Amino acid sequence: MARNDFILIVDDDPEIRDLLQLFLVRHGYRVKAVPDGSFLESALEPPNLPPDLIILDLMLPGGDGLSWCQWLRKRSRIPVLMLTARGAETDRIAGLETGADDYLAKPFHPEELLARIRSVLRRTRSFPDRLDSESIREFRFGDWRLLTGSRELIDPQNVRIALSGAEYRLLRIFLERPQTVIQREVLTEMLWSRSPQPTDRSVDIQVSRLRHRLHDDGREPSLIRTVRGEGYLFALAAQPAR
Amino acid sequence: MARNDFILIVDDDPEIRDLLQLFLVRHGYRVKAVPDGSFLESALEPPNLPPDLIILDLMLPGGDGLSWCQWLRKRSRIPVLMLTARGAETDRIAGLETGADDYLAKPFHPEELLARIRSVLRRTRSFPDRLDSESIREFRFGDWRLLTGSRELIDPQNVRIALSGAEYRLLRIFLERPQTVIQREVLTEMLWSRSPQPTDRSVDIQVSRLRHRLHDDGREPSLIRTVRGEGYLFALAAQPAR
DNA sequence: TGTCAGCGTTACAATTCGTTACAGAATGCG
DNA sequence: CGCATTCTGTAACGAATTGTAACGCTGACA
Repeated sequence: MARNDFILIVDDDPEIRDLLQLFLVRHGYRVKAVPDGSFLESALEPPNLPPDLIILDLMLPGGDGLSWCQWLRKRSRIPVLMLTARGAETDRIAGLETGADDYLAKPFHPEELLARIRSVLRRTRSFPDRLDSESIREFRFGDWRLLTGSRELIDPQNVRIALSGAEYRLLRIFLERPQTVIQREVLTEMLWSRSPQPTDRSVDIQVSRLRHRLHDDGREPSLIRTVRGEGYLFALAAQPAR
Repeated sequence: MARNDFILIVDDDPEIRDLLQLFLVRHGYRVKAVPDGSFLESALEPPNLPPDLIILDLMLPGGDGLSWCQWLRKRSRIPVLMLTARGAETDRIAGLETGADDYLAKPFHPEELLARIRSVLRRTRSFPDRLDSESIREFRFGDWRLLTGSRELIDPQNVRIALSGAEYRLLRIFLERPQTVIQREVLTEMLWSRSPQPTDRSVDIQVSRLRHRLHDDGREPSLIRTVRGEGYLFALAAQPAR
């Protein structure tokens, strides 16, 4: 497991929810467990971070699992692992036909669930999907350009500037949300897939390092402005190009 | 079912073989059924047409199913649906870990098998470029060319450069996924069909060796960029030619 | 105006990665 | 079959990036 993959569990059975959450957290995943599908709608919208995998019980109240899977498939490529009742073959068939990536019949052995999660995530990772934002070739802001394919920054004098991994990701976040305050907690989640501790200064450091790359001065910033008590704001407009 | 997909069944039980063949032919598939894996070696070589899906019994004589699956995964992207014994959870987990695309426990309902076949093929079809990649004659990137038939690299001065097996496979992975970060774990999986140990440096070594072939400098790379903590990125666009 | 929380920066330690050398395995050739 | 060459994995050293700690500055509030 490369990073803290974020797994969303949708199951109306609180016992299953708690057991799964405990088990998966112990194996290093970030987990959110909800009793029904209504959370799914907001889960796919900014500023929420989309899950890496959704575990969806087919027998939600009102038989909703299947329709939520259909709903998901129309909007997202997030892999879905569906939980079914033992022996419910027609359910499994219907789930597979609606686009679930895998299924597992309750009751199941936790180790098998883990292997299936890994298998689905591995498959998804072998063929990274080009979401809309991934097909953006370049961002322009002021006289700067960020080439997304090669992860290179071009300064106003056409000099190539190498960015580190974290610097690139942070700049990318800003360019995708220009002229919008992004809260420090959200930046921490997006950069490091973890919630910040109260005294966490990691974001400040990375902002400082990115400012240095962009020849911006933190005391009198032109590009990256601090909103005290909230977060940071990228001041320029950014134009994506394909 | 869009086309006459060709399915290869490998099962030592003649009754299962005959039943599956009859059932799948009736649903429009082209089917070949064999009792053991020795047919697999010639199945992947010209002039034989590679199957679209392989149904592989895990309990072949001598417990061969698993090793055949491993063998396949090193050589081919052909999806594998593995048949296991009911209740054999450790078998299923092992199958998934060796790269099987799905499994089904005997005895099974034929309709479920059909749904799984469709699901696996649908998934595979989501990435048609990947399947067609075997017919690509050449990749061009910058002023370089990679000839896939002879596995030769041609540099910008038209000099032929020989690549080792691992170097070729690594470069091939990059050319099939240009301008996309490929995680270190995924590279290890794809190159060696195993999960990396925490201190595994094999990928780094092979990347370093490939950089050397491409006259790229790991400290100031032009072609293969490191994304620290994640993986590697091939920075140039790549054009396949047939 | 004074205080203090929040933030910018810098230095240093820890971690990750690039490269090289060497040994063993694999392959090719006479 | 023996030998030479190539390939690959392991270990080790050094460079670059990132995380942590600390100091000083700034802004908000009483």
